[in-house]
Amino acid sequence: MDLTDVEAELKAKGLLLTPQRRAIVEFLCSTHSHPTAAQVHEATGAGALSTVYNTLTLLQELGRLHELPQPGGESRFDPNMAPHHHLRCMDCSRLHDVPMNAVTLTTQVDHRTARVTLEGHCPDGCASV
Amino acid sequence: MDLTDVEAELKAKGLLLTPQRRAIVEFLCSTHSHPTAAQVHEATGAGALSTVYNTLTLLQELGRLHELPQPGGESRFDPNMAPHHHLRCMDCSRLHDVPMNAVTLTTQVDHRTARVTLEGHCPDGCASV
DNA sequence: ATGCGTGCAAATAGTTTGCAGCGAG
DNA sequence: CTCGCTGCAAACTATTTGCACGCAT
Repeated sequence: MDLTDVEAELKAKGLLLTPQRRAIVEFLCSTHSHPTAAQVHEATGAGALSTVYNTLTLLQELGRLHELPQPGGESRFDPNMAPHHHLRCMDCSRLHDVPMNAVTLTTQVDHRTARVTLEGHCPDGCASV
Repeated sequence: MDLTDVEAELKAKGLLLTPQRRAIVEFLCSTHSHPTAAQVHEATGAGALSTVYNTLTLLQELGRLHELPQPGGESRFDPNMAPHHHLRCMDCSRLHDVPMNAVTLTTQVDHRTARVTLEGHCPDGCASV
């Protein structure tokens, strides 16, 4: 995710880089976590929550962001577009990136599978239960 | 999931096998799918939706059922308590069982991982898009 | 009579949508 | 002026909770 790229693409499509959108993109550039919409909203102070949703949806359409809908809770958003898997902590619900080569699938199943979510526990033992 | 077992355990705990509970357990015994609460409700006609939720929660407490919360939608319920993974179809959202040995994890990650969800497509090509 | 269970209705959480008004080109 | 964008509020979906009544023991 690169602010200059996003700005250029928006301009090319006749769209605006408003202060709200700028703040959201800058925040996403600056974090390696997988924030929820509410966390983006709080971190940026970017106006209304619905504006945050609008912007996150827009960034997905631009292919700058993946939405990661979470079981039983808020979606999380991942600005890392490189192919990778995720580990979701069953204690604290946070996501961790998992490299592609950490998971091997049998050939009967792998060609139909795009992404994998592991359900387990934080590598660090997860303080925030 | 076995109706006789459930009945015995309920009795032993001073709980009742009401008609609603019986219908829900029988339906779950008879299916290999991973129904949502609404599907259980519709299939059994078992009174109120909240009763279905109550019963499904009870069956989880008895260790007869796994809840499988789904990204962005309704939870699905799995009466198959044998350890296995799942493949979720990104087109139709249905779940398929995946044998444990279809997935291999590196040692850095496997000891913290209980279950795995693959995101891909139905084996049969998935008619119901 | 005791108390579990049902089922209605209301509350809740996360997200989406409709719409009036503002502001940039 | 035109059109995109914001932000409020209302709608919506899935789920949970409170409570009064009913039935089994």
